[in-house]
Amino acid sequence: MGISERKERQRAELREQILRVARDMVVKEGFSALSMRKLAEAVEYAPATLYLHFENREAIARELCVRGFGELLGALEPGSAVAEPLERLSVMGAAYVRFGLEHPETYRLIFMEDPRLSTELFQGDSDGAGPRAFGLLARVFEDLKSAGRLATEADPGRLAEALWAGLHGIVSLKLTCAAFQTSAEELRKTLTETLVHGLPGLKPVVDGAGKARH
Amino acid sequence: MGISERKERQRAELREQILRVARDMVVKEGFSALSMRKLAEAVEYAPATLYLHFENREAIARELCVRGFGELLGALEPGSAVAEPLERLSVMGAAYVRFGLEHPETYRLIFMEDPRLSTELFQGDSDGAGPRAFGLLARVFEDLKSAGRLATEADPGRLAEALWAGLHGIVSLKLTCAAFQTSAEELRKTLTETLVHGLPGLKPVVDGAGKARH
DNA sequence: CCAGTAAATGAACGGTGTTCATAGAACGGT
DNA sequence: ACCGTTCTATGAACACCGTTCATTTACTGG
Repeated sequence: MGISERKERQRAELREQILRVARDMVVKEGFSALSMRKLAEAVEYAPATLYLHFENREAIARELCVRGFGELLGALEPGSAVAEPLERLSVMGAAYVRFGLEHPETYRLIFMEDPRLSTELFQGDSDGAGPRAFGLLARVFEDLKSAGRLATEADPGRLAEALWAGLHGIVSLKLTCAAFQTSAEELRKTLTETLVHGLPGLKPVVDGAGKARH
Repeated sequence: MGISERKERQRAELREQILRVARDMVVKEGFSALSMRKLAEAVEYAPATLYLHFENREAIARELCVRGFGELLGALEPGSAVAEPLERLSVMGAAYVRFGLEHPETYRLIFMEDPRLSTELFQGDSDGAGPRAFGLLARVFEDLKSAGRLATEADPGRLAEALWAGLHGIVSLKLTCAAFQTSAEELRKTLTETLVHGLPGLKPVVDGAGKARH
């Protein structure tokens, strides 16, 4: 009975084609420019046909979001193989920022459009791309700690969240605010190096110069 | 000739009323729920009347954006009076994060909706709310440096941008992604303390344990 | 060849931002 | 007191949008 198989394959193919074209539109003109009617015309079907394959516009967005995050995870994975944790932190951070800048509309869709989409990605414990990606970052600090190179009271999970927030801040600020001067890569370097080693050459408050408080 | 003055005053009042109602709608239901038609109905005028006071919907958004950023600046200013730079960094950082969480839709409008709006805010040298707010943060590092407490090669502007990015990352991540566990305030503390002092108890790589690379 | 099923669609509903010719009100000058 | 001008306000329209549903079309198994 190869016929129903073929039908199902064709159905899946059309779904895939819709997603492909939708992705192109989002990448080129942003998510807000993704219109069901234009999308339908681009795939040469009537608008109503799209609803045979997706519940609504948001369902398409969700799918694109999930796939985009998969790509982000894929961009992080190579760096996770670096043995030395601090170097790994640097490599993965650079990969994260690069991904965000190279796929601005995808990144926007993942993290800056609909809170529901972003939140869903991080649901589920350890399975799911969200927790996995987060785990890769957290591992950096876990490894440091288990090697006895971090204070025992240090919380790897919290440090990882702070790091992610910092990287996300760099990307999202660069995507929305062209006025900041420092390049994203320089910003990333400054942020991670300072996070690791603290402010360069910092001295505690000198008594007499400025009101001492501590 | 008090008549034309009164007319102008009434005109300004209506403009103000429109903005007030628009702000309410944005705060309650988000920027995307701000509809010109609903707005017109709320102020009891025909939709076309709005266009006598604003060029278009985006102009209203821009005005709300500018005023919102003014409030953010206002939230930062008290902390800028703290004398000790490191304490100032902490106080202002906390104020920034608090503002973002307490005015989520305003913050979204300022930094996460339209890049044009966000970018405009930071135009102009030193005048303009954007550069002024940034200056407040940069001052922290300038003061540290001029007190001889920072390495001479440290770049206050770059450090300030990295700090802003970090704070913005915390806020925007909290606004879009409910899945992260650490509270914003804890995250802010972790980030700033680590930025200042580096990873807690960090030891350089121990030879033999893990492949050393440098 | 026919019945039945799945795919595809045209037309419609209610919504959006925006424009423009028209109507109305209020004012300054005569 | 009247007229002409100027500013305000609007109704109606245009071109879109997401979504739904009854209807038609295409095709397959019996």
